[in-house]
Amino acid sequence: VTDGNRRYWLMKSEPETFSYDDLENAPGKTTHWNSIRNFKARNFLRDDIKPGDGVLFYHSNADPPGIAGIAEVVRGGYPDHTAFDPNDEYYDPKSSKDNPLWYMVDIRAVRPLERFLSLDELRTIKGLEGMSLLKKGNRLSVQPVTAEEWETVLATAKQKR
DNA sequence: GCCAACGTTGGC
DNA sequence: GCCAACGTTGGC
Repeated sequence: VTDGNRRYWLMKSEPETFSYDDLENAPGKTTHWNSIRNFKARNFLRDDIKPGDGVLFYHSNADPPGIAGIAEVVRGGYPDHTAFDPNDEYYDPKSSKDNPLWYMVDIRAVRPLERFLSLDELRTIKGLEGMSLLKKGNRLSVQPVTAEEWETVLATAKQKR
């Protein structure tokens, strides 16, 4: 998908819970991006993330943290059903099928980066100075990435360190 | 395991 | 609607 409206995102996952390899090995290389319980992230999921958008798959709480691979959005925002299930860890009684509070998207693995880009290295890359991931105190698990940042990340992964 | 950052909750 | 308390994130 190469239409001009394509957007780019960075999504964080703890690899112990769900790594980029897990996405590659999932049925159809696809998974729900579920259980996000933060309003800013929710708004991105519900309103802005569309099929065809590019995703940088980031390993957080990892050793080392960094970007492992590329994924693609295959389904835009729809209600997060884990919020409806009283037995689910992320159950939220404020969310109902009639009036869903939380949303999720589906993403599919595209390919691993040629090489893993650690957070340490990302901080040194020219052109990524403004990346929200690198800003102090940033905790958003879904963040927009500019087209320039996307291209820079992909190009850097192709270069030897 | 620590703790800074910051989002959310709830009393007032 | 303020803001203190609390909980979570996530790098280190």
